[in-house]
Amino acid sequence: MDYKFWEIEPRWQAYWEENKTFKTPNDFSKPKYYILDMFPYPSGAGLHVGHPEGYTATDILSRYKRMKGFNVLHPMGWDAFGLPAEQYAIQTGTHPAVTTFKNCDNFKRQIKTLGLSYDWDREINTTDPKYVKWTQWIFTKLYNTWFDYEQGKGRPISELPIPEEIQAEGEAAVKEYIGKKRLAYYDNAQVWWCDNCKTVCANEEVLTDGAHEKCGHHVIRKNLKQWLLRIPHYAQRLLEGLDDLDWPEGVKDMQKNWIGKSTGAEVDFQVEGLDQQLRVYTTRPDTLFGATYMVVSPEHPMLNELVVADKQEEVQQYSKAASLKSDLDRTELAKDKTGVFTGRYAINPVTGLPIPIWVADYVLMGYGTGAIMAVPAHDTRDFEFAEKFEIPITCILDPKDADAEVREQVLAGKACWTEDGAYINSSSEKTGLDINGLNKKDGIAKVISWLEDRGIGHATTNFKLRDWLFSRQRYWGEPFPVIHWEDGEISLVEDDLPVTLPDLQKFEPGEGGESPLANATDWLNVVDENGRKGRRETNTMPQWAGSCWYFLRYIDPNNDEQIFDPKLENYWMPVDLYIGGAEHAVLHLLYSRFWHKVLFDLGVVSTDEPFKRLYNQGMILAFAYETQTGAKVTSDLVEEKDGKYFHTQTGEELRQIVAKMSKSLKNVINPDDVVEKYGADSLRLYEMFMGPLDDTKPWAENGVKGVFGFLTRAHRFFANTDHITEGEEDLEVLKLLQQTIIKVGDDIENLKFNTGISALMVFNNLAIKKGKVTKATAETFAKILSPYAPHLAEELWRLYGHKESLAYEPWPVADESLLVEDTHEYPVSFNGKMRFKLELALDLPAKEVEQAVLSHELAQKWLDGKTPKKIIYVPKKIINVVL
RNA sequence: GCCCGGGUGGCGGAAUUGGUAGACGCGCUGGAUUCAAAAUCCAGUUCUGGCAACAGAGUGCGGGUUCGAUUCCCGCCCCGGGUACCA
Repeated sequence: MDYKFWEIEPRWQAYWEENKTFKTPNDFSKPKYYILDMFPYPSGAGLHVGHPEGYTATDILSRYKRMKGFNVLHPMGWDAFGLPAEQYAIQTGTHPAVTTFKNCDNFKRQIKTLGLSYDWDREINTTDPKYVKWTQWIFTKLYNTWFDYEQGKGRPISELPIPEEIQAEGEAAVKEYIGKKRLAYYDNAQVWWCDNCKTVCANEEVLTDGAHEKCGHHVIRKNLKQWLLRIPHYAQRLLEGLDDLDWPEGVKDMQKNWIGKSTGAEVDFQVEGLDQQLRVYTTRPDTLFGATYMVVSPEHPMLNELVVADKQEEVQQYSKAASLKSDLDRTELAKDKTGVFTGRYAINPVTGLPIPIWVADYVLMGYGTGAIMAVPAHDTRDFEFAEKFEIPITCILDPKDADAEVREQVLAGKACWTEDGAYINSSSEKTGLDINGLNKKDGIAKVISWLEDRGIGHATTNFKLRDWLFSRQRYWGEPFPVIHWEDGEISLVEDDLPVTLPDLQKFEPGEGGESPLANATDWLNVVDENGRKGRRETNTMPQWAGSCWYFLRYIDPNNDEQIFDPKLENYWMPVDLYIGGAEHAVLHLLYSRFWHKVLFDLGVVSTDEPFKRLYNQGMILAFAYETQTGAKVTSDLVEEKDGKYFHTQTGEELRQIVAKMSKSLKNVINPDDVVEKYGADSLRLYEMFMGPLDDTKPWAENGVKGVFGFLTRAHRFFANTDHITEGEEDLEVLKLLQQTIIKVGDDIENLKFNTGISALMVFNNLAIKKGKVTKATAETFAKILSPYAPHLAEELWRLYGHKESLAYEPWPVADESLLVEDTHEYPVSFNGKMRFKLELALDLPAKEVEQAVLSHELAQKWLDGKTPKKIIYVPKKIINVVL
């Protein structure tokens, strides 16, 4: 009897589809479980083997949870806006919608051949106008929300209190004031522009060396009017929210670093000869005594005033040069610090002494106050700068616990010390402050309170997180529901959503950095009832927009009246498990959390955080081959002999390496081919058997053969009714079956699929060895196999006479009483080295255990006539004789 | 530089979190079947020595704690990911 997966699998896939086996009812009587995959961008290349890894994992858990009695929401959809379809349109004239439709269709076909239990009635597509409508609706909410720092939450803009002095200035001032509070705003921003492609590109499309990933040309900065979102207002909430999430620590750390909270103080320095203060931000106010100079960023608003007459030209030149450098170039040159003295001095508030003010591009305008106090003895950057420009370096923190040589260097100002120590040179009779002898923590506290008492500084917090650039000069994205009127007013389209994309013939962006939408004149120009002329926003939203909230739409995907029914949202949210690639650790997951928190504050959603548990699947790599000199050889030119690899043409022996799948190495694995050759169940099983879900691991065809062999043997045994008997089950089989039920279930809950499969294999091996099992055993095996290999399991279930799918059969409960043992086979060690095994009754008193061990015939050899010093006896674990 | 992961047979990986290191699978070796091969089945397979029983070594390296360490602690080396003048 052959394992005809090519007949079995399509048959069951058709059955599930016809019977809507996996349609998810909104049945509130059952406990819910929401299992989400990161939905794919449907590229023209189709599925690669990385996709089914996460999808199979969630599918196994979904099937398992259904059998455990949960109402499982397990949907799939398409993140279908994006650049490739638009680039393709520019090249071929094919409308992105056409390409997108085709690609989604192909993805869906491929996914369906894997036997994944999605509820396809909930399928969504971010490009669907019915979906875009609600993406735009959320944008209008962002625009009409401000963040109330007192309450720590977002509130409707209508509730924003307007200070009297603003009101007094008139309507324009009020509008401006409100505009500065909105979570979405329109302003000048710098973007990356590729002059070769005539298009802007997203940050993530710019490689670290400043090249555009598509064409390799260097991108430049361009200043364009842009939409931005004030995500930093939620920085503290986004940071705190991480604490309660069951997420990989690495992802939480990355988000924490990205948010970048730091605490310190702002300090005002009196500028000599001007009636002005220069405000700096520092995390180390305790090192004020060591501040021997100051630096302002080249973009600092006070710079012009600060520069003395005969330094004007030099400084101007420097600032101009700095502004031409991109951030990237600035970091590139990080090793070599540059800067110019402004000729101006400020008074160090704790010493009362003047210190020079420099301008240097290692200080960024976008962080803190754009100005710093420089403490070269205790900050590596300041140290480098001071050494280069021969500025005094005053050590004020004695590294008393450091080794003598280092300490001497630091004290002499010849090395930089950033760790803790005891203050020296940190008192001033003139100002009355003295922190000598204190440690870092106490020093910071004392200086801050001293500054606060005098009104020249205060404790404060800073975040690295910046405003989110939320627009792209693109066609294939969500249009903004926004009209710019000729009088400068901006208004939202709120009543007539969605604003749909106009049909275009040409998709090239405009010369001046405008979106292709600027060419759609009919669509573009609008006139209001008073004859006022306006222009629609021509930017579109970035791809993140649709993916920020898609998990909410699955809950009620066809609702045209509301974004979703709140009753349903309340039942289904939050997402219980979210699986996807680690590449989204920061951006997608942070953006999503941000939107979700805004929606939560506005009462739209019922949970503060969207994703309770997150798990990242690892990347799947492939073997590749290279010659002894390191030249890569494409996989079609490699043959294997006796575990070694040779070039088919030159005969040269090759080295096997692990690399990313790539067209150039010809080592890309197409899931379609695997399904055709071994079947979907084998593909699923192998993807899970390769190793831990979150590991990076190489694809090996022999591994697929291995799991295929397992399914073939399982089929040969369990699908042959000659092997299925009536009556009592063999005790060994029965015991192992109970253990397997427990192991497989636990491993699914813990996402340890590789060892779960191993347990199924072990059981299969025993059953085959025994030659027969009872029908009850065979049915149980089919059930616990079913999350992994659902097609084969359904086939067996049907064979055993059942008419219905086993998808909702209760998960077997192990009879643990069968596993209770009254003896245990102890490994007996001498000095920690296992020497022999000894079966003993569990209730044997310790004394008798020792007796039994020492009187064992093999014990004499290891005792070697000595008397044991001690005998360690750990019941049910081990016996160790210490000599 | 900084922050996270991770180093276990020829290979992918197990090991109940301090208790028999190498489950399961691949590969390899031998055997059965076959005219032969593929497929399948059976046996073996960490390394070293030995026909064998068995003995010794062994989880990146060097120390330490412990009756006992892949697991805990200290100091290194290597690999992968993230981040980068954030004051």
